[in-house]
Amino acid sequence: MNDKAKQWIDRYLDVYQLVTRRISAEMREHLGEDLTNDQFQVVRLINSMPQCTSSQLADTLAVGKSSITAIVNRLVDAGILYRTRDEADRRQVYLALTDYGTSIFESAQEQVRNIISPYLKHFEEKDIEMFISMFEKLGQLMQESGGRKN
Amino acid sequence: MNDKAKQWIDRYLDVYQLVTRRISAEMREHLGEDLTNDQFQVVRLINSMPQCTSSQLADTLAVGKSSITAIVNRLVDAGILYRTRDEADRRQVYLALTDYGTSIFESAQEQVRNIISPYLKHFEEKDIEMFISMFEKLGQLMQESGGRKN
DNA sequence: TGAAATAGTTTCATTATTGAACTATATGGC
DNA sequence: GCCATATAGTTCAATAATGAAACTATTTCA
Repeated sequence: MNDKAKQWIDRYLDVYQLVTRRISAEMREHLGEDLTNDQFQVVRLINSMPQCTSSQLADTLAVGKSSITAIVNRLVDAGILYRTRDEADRRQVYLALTDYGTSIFESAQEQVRNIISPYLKHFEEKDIEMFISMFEKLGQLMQESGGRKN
Repeated sequence: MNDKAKQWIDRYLDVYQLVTRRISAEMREHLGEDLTNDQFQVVRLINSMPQCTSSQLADTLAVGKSSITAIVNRLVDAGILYRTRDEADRRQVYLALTDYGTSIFESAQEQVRNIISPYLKHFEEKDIEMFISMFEKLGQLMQESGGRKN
């Protein structure tokens, strides 16, 4: 590995850590009692995936299935999610938002948008587009090479 | 907030989550028994900050000081860090790496570079430079507006 | 000198995570 | 049709990260 690559990686680690931590902190502060950070991510995914299963979540979030069971249990207890079993293949359990969960999620989503949007003003539209596109390409590469047995 | 902003934020959240989770998963897998993800971040910071204190760490990582005490305790128990008290102002405790800690950190750092570097090959140098610069600008904006009382 | 500020720790509760063992269900080869 | 294997999900025990509030020790300053 050349020095330039090392420097890029070091700079990336620095800023990735800083940005991730700050966003997490702001979300912790503004999401309040309703949802933790991780719970928001999970609820957001379930909201966007029809017929979402635990295995899909575990795969998407790159964690073990037992971790998903734990998170989902807490969200079911809180009245935010419910499980339904597939009658054709009774091994499959689908996850979905309750009405209450939907309202919690939508207000959390609003909060998160309010946290992030002020930063957009400091950038040119074309730069934002380029930044996100590159980030998405990175994400895609990671998704392709990714995978977790469990 | 306009629709374009909402879409950017949604795309950012998607890819931010994906990339963060994948990197975490890979680090978990390759850092092995030696260091957790968060521990690597903490050790990396201490390595780069002379006379590092708990308060500085808490501020940089945007968490409470009790969280730092817990992490540092585990790392001291593992023989990776040691504390020294400032004789001039005995409230201050400086954190530093032991020799063992340094060797653990350097090999972890090597692992992390190996995890990330393959992805660099898929991008143009000038694009990488631009991407990191924008990310750094975002980080800087967040740092300025940031802050946590505790 | 005494009150307020600062640095850090302790304690307790909660959440996220792993890994291994487990249950229930489905599938496919013979 | 039946058994071995695969798949989906859960349970359980252990560990780590975190916040909040109460606490100790030290310093500063009016």
